Amino acid sequence: MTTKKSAASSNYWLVKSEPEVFSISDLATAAKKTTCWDGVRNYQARNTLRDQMKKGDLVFFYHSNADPSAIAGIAEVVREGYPDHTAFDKDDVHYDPKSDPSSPTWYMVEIRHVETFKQPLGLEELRTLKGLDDMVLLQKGSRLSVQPVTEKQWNIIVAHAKKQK
DNA sequence: GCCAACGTTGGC
DNA sequence: GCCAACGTTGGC
Repeated sequence: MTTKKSAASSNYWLVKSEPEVFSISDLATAAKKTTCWDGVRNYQARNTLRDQMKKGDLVFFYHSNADPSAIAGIAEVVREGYPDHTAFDKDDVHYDPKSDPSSPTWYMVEIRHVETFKQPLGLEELRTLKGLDDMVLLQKGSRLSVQPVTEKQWNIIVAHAKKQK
């Protein structure tokens, strides 16, 4: 990583979910429109969840492996990083025997639904927008499931989403 | 500490 | 369903 500052980093993020598994409408209809973002098993994404995402931060909700893959809307962080207890549950698909409850390996946050875009912004469409060349999502081979979005990128995308209303 | 093998992600 | 790209594991 080559970021200069460490303190006030991005207040915008993007999380991926396969809509077959959990979609933005699932979030919108969940109790309190809130869910814990469990099951992330990648260290870089873990660090973001544990250390960087703050209450009130806004998050793009991205549908991966979808038709089309797209940014589907916006959510908000309502609870900051805390241990992902699904790692301790033998019966959970995300069980990880190497995560010790006294020193958890994996973390999660809670997010709440804010808005579902009228028109999801597909990958192809995102690639046509100016100013998004550096966006992590659009980098070749990028698989990071929790990633930062710059304020500039955020504003470009939100402005484009509003135009479609 | 290298690196081949393996498993997963995710666009297409 | 295919497969490229990536992360992790484990033998040495």
